[in-house]
Amino acid sequence: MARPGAHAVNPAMQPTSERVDTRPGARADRFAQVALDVPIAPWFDYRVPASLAGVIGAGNWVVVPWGRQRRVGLVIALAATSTLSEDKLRDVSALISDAPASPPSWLALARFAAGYYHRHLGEVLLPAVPKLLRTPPSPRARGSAFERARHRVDALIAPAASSPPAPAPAPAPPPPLTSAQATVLRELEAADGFRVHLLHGVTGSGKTEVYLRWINGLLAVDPNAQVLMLVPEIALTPQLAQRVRARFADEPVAVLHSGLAEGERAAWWLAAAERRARIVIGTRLAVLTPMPGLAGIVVDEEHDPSFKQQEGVHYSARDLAVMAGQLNDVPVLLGSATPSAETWLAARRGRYAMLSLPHRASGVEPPRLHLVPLHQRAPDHGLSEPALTAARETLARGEQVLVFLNRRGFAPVLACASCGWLSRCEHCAAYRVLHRVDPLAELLRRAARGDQASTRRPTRYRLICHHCAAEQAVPRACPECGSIDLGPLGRGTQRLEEALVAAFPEARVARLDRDVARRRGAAQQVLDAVHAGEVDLLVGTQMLAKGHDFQRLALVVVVDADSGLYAADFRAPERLFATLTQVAGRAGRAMAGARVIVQTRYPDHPLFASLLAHDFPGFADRLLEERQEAGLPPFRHQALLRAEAVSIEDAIGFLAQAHAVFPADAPAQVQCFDPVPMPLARVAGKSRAQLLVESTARPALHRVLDAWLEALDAIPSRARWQLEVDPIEI
DNA sequence: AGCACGCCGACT
DNA sequence: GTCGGCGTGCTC
Repeated sequence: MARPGAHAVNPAMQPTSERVDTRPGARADRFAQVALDVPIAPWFDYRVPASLAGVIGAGNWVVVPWGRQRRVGLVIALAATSTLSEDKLRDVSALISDAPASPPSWLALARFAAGYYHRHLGEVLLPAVPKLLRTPPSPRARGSAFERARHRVDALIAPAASSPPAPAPAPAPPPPLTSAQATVLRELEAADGFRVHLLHGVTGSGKTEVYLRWINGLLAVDPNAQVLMLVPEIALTPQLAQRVRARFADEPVAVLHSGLAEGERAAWWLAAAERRARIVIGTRLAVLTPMPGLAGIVVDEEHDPSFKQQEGVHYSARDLAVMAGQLNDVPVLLGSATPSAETWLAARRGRYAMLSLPHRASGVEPPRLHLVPLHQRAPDHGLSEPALTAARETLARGEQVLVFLNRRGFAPVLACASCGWLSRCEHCAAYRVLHRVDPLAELLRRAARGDQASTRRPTRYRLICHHCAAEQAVPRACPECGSIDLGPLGRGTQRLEEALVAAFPEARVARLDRDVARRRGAAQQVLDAVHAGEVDLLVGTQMLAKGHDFQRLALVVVVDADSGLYAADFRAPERLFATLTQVAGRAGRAMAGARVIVQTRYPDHPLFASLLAHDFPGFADRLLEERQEAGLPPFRHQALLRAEAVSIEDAIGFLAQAHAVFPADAPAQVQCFDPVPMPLARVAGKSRAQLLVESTARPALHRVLDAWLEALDAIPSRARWQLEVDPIEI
């Protein structure tokens, strides 16, 4: 979002409150324009019944009839006229009078998002409201949902009211700031009003401490102030919330993410909307929380792709956070060790203030990085000779080793050695992944299916599709040629774990990936064991790369760094650099002499030179040069029209028609490309294709998209389709 | 998007 | 004889 607000807002998004009825006696509030979470129109007109005349207004929550059901919507404007004939109009059922007021800047943000992502306002607004609060009250419900949520807030923020006051642990005094942190904080505090700061700080440089000090200042200056902190993942909220609560003992800290129970989510949402919580920590959905006192926003790990919503309206919470800062005229702090290309460019051009923390706060030297060239054959455990030696030395010293492999399962594919058959998924353009199955889990699964007749030993392996979740038993013989010479190809974390147990019989080995974490509390169990020193060798995926502070971890081995080097997606190197930096940052947080070994078949790739030199600026500047030469984001802006249908012909066919109706008067800077199958062309039985639109200027792009969308709506097709602005994967 | 109505296959 | 598959149509 290069220049938020600079593009033309979809005219259809503007309510028509200014339309004046010239008939004598027409009331200006005869009709209410109500936004609903329905993709067919920006709003729906309802008659305002006499009982609500003069009471109802823009920003109010209402219950309206919808077909044969009732729905909750938001009044976006009142009007004297409606374009609809009288017989189609129905009355507003009720005003939800105890809902919190809608802050104007919140409505403005939603309106901006609706225009920017070319969706209807209700589709942006309503999904951001907890389900409990947007469910029409049942006729015989006692009290309203808001009332119940309000009671829940009381209980959450005053838990000690009934029990004897626990002796409050004296809040730990904040650690002293390093001089670099102090400098950054001074600059931050000099900002007044809207300003975006990039805090580029190496892992372990104490970015969180800067956030906390800054927030402390914002809250101290104004008793009504609220701050929003966004983190990329649900898993990162508990530790941050704990740290924030320890620092701000008197402040209720609201937590908002999709993993919360509905009641709790509704309560924290309301606490934020009613200013009872002044600190709100959340994942991307939290950016659309009404906060009437918003005084500052922190986006931690701003480069993280998780900030991009991937269903419903595909918004970027980081970009919306910047826009929220502008609309509220408050500062925004984007923190990262490896900022996104978009943010880095803005900082390089001076549009964002660049703040940096180039050294670890502890003063401990960052871990030394080593590249190990990989050759064709590798043992099952995937570790090269130098990595094995380093692991042995580390374990002998009683220190911990992390082995990182971003691929779960036992092996990415099962193959027939005699005919070359591969375990393809019948519903997707992908291979089914060989997984080791926990025998107990398998028994339970069978029991749940009522499959008691089976007396066979539980299967030890299954083939699972990572895209559609389809599962099957491992065939005894090749389905093609009947050969029994079937074997795993490649390796995932399960195979790695097994092989490492064999290679290091004395070491206590643990694994952490999404399969392990599926069991409630299991991830925390593993992490606790690591912290308690009960694990020597930890194997895992991405999950291990973020945020964890392993005190005794002295060696990180990246088994295979190559996937991002020559991938089709132009963002792959950027993501690889971020992941490697993050996982490397887990090593030696509390000790000197830590090492990181990165195994690669392409040791001469320039990405590694920057990585080894801990030179993110060098990497990012070169990345920007390449993007500029290639005409890619952030120098050009993209939108992607995606279509999905049972047959690829239908999907491509729709896009071909879309291409044909692309506005003929589009300026030359806006280019429409030909439809192509998506990189993963088939998922769950649906074929997918896409069509790229690119522009050097955002306003022109958005104008063209608005005109184009009207034409798209008129195309008859069996394909489902969707426009995505600023796609992060093409 | 939901959620209805509406006509054709395998089961209590 | 029903339950249920998802194909069209509608919602101010």
